[in-house]
Amino acid sequence: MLDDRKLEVLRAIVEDFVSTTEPVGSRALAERHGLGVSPATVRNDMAALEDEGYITHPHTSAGRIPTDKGYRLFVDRLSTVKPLTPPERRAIQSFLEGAVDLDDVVRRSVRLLSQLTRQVAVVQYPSLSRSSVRHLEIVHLAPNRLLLVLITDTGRVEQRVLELPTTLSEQEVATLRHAFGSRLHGARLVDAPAALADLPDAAPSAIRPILTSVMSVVLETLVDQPGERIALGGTAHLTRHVVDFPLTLRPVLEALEEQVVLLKLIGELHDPSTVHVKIGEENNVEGLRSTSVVTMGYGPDGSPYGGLGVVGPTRMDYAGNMGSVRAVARYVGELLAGA
Amino acid sequence: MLDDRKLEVLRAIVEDFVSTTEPVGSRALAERHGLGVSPATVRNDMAALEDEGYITHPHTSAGRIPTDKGYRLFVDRLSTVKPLTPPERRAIQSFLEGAVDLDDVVRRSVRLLSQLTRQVAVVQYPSLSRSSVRHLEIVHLAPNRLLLVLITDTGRVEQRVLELPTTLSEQEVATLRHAFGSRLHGARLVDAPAALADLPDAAPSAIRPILTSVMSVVLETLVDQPGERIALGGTAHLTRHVVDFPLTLRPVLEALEEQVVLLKLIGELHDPSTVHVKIGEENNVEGLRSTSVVTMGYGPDGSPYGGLGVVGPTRMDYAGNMGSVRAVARYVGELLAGA
DNA sequence: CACTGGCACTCTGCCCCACACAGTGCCAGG
DNA sequence: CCTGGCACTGTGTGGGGCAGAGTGCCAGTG
Repeated sequence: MLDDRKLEVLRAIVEDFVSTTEPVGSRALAERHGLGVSPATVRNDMAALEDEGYITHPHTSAGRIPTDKGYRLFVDRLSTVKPLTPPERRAIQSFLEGAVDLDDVVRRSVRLLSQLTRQVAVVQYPSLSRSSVRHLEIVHLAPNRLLLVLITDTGRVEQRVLELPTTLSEQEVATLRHAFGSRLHGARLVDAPAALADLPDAAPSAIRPILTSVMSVVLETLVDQPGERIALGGTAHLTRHVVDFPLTLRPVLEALEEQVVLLKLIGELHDPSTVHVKIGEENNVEGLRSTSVVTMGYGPDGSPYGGLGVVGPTRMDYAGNMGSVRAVARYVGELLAGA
Repeated sequence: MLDDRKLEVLRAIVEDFVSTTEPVGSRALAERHGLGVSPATVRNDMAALEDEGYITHPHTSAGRIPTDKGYRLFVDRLSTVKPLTPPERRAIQSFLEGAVDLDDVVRRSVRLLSQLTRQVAVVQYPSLSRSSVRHLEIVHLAPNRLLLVLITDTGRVEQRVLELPTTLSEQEVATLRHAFGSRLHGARLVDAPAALADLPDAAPSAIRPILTSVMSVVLETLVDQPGERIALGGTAHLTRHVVDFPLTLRPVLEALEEQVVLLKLIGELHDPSTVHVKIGEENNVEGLRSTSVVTMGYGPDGSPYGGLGVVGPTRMDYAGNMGSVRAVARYVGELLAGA
């Protein structure tokens, strides 16, 4: 159905369209890429590609542009992720290594990604539930009020104030602090319930009821309120495409302002250790139907800390953006693993 | 020079232009506003206003539009801050009161402001240095590493990990915790150096050197790294004006992404307890020269917690936006004071 | 003296047209 | 199966003409 040359024609169309923003015609295509065939032949191939739904043309006498399906094929079979150049790698590394804390890492990653790709960049903070506990501090703010401060292995510090159903003495809080601390240290938050399971049994029976109730509040706070955070940057890059689609700019900005939407975008990683691409209509997010999203998880292969990626027009440099996203994800992952 | 009627003409021009986006001509103006004079008279007044630099026209046969100077006069002398309607007030109050913590208050304020004004909203987190200490916790992470957790009266929780020049024993940390805690509780962070001044003298001489060096690190961390944060929202509203100035959209978005710029914007409040307006070229921020900024501080009159405001085109509803900004600032201030 | 009606002038926006151009689809021939 | 040729079809652009909005100015009037 689609022989090699037709695929080659599709590749040429995608590449030319991405770089020029203009529908590409048969003559220009036959000339610029050394296909060794005449424009007429290219036209036949184009007609075939159009029948299959990989390309369209805006109107009769215009050149062809890829459809979402065409981009999909291009990404899956016709392009290879473009590795960064050594200077780029060095720049990334030195820029990220200058970060002083997690916030800084995230901020720098966003800036880096948006500058490398010239697209909108999105970086998720390391997910709490998938991180493990480096330190859990319990501060006794008031008789019935505790402050939990959680420090994860990725350097994230999260705090929650929680109201207790009962009042606690300083002594009891100390007991709690020790009991929780010893059991949770090094554990992942998702495993917290299991790690704490034996706690009531092990405790002196006098404080057992209190312990149980506090424990449920703590678990609820730490596990059920995931506290996901997202950083966003480079929205100014969207204005480059104002000329193309001034009307779609608004929904895109609106979607990007919704934390929930962004989480959905980045959270849906089937295999977090490779670069993912969602193209146009493939996006479940209303408002991003005219954009493509390139994402990847960062952190250990099996249980990544979080995800990051870029959002841009479907007409984007997929190979390049995939390369940048992958590189940044790897560096960030290593950086946080080493922290 | 500018008699009452000329001022009235200016007001009419501003109001009409703001609501219609179109240059306003003498006839339409004479009809719509009951000025009781003929278009010709209005034209004379317009000519005078133009001589004075309050209005211009884009080209010979177009109507007039206000200049920055015209808006300035309008804001200063011709308009009164428009109070919100009771339903609006109730909506604000109930929406803000639903907030569970400071982050939530800020997020809600941003959303509220951007929805009320249909502009970009900016809200500064309560400034650390101007807040006072509700609780300061010192956690001993490692022999030479401390975690400071600061809770302010506005509910802001801020943490810093700090590396010490020496190692400390658990006992010494406990001493520190108590010494700092008792002296700083209730004190404003700007007063922290003074509050701690007597500390070295009061301490047992054995730990005095350690104490002094730790103290300097702590002060440096808490006072010199102000940790200002800003929340931003409603950037999608900018797209409404894409038609008017597609070229200026980019610098505006770029400026809004710079924390530093936003802080400058909001920080420059001579008198934080009243609404401020910066119009067009009055903005020191490159990139926001084509916008107006309405800001106000929130919190106690003498020492506000922070500032908030909106950014929009110079052609904005000043009276309404000033009313919204003022109302939200007051509610947020009260809410945080009561927390 | 301030206001008014009238008038000439100017500039924009729009419509219409024509024309060049880019690109296609199809067909007949190699 | 590829190619050159050809007819066809939309778009984009430039020019001309025309209506409309608005101004500036001037002479006249209460």
